[in-house]
Amino acid sequence: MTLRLFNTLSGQIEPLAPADGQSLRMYACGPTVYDFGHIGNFRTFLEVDVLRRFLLLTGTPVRHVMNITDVDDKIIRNAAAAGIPIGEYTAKFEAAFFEDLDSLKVQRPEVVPHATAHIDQMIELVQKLAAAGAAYKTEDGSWYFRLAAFPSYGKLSKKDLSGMEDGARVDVDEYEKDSARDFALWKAAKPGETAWDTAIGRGRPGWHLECSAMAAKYLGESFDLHAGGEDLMFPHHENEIAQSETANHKPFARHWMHVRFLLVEGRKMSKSEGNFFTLRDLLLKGYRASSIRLALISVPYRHQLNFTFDGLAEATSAIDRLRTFHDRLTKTSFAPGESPALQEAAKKAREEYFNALANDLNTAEARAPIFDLVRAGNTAIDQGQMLAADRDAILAVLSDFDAVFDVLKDDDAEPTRKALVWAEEAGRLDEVAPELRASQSLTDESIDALVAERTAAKKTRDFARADQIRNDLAAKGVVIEDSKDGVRWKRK
RNA sequence: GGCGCGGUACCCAAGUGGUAAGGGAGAGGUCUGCAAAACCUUUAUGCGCCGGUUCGAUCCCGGCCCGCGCCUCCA
Repeated sequence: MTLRLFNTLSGQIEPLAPADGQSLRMYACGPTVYDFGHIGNFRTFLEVDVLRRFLLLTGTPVRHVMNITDVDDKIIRNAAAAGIPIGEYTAKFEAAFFEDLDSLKVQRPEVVPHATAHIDQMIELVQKLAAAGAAYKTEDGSWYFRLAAFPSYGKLSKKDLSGMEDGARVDVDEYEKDSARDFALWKAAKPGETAWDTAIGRGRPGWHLECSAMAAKYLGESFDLHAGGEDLMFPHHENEIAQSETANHKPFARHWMHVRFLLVEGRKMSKSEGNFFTLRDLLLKGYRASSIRLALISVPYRHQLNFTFDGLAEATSAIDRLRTFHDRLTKTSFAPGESPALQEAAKKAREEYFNALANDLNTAEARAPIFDLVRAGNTAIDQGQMLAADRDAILAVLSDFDAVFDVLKDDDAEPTRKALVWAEEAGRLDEVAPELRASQSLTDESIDALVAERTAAKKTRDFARADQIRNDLAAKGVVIEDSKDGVRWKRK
């Protein structure tokens, strides 16, 4: 099955397959590690994760490279303000970033290169561009890319720069540029700033340079797919193309994927709007990592997603439905054999699921057949018609579903626990939701004991005591369910 | 101004030239000591508005209204 994915470059949905027939080489722009990641950042990383997982599920190995931008203006400024070296400053936020990715179950790329570890490659690239007459040095020691050297500039974002007048918006710091649109390759060091002594002078890399250099090193000068948030299309990706194609004389990435920004409660997320959330903020409010994951990937990546607390609650309910069904399948014993109707239902669900994802990663459409199958399965179990082979067929479909969505396994406690540890260290325990605090105060053992006491009370028909225990636990976020096979409980 | 996206039931959200997936929420019912879970029934004669093309449009075309994104370092 070949994935058909929208290609920003062509403006069309096109098959995405490895050029070398082996593995798909993809580069996804990673974070600038100057702060904790917010849910907008994570939507992009999650959508790339969906892509990655679907490729793997359909048998295409991937070589996925994601950079860590560990030097830029904000990092230099913030590290200086904190009075620590930039490496120390970025290490903290990089660790937090990966902890957050783990919480959201975003798979690690094969290669995670750091900008500061590839200064040499970037210098070589600048030299190559200079030799080609596409880069020039200004009086202060900075290097710029000469846009005039790359006539097809703008082909990705469909911008026609020919009508743009030079000099209209010249930055005062950059008065030496030949053209206002020329962008920085290398920035000369200002006194006291972090800098590298190199063959092209003392300074630090411009933002765009690192991606061109590292993509070439780890994927080759020409590769299959480049991905990132929609804001990166221009100028970042446009500049990467200009640098790389001018230096290497071959097409850079063949396919480009851009993830749309999300809205939060109907508005663009911003600190001043009060709708700016990091992953940690949400975990401390008591939302599960799995709910956040599902909420962020349930709307297809090219559509604007309106992230809301209602949406998180909905995702939680949807996940509970799936998990309850999955538990039922694995914990109930079924007679040997198979029934044609269920086999057919499983086959159909599987086909529709794969087709939906193959169609430009339509995650919303992909969910539908899975829930259809859940209902069919529940009905069959209720009516005693499910047989062992039916269960196996349905579990196989759920497994394919989870290979991409990854929300079935209930291991939400760990991300929440880690967030609480962090909140304590950061002195932010006052932000923890009361119900979460109460739930965390109960150990599994103490819950088991109370559940056992309630079961005993029920046996003696002391329903008042039984209900009291159930209500007390409910108040602390623990839900009890009785069934023929015993009592189940779960944390809300 | 340039480029682009969207307006589908109470909410979220797919989708198709032939009459509207799925999830959540609500209501009624079955089951249950009561709940929960699960299942059944139920909630858009209509898919922003107005025209047009068509045997037929939510889906195609035109206009309008509304919301949103990007336009030099925000994923």
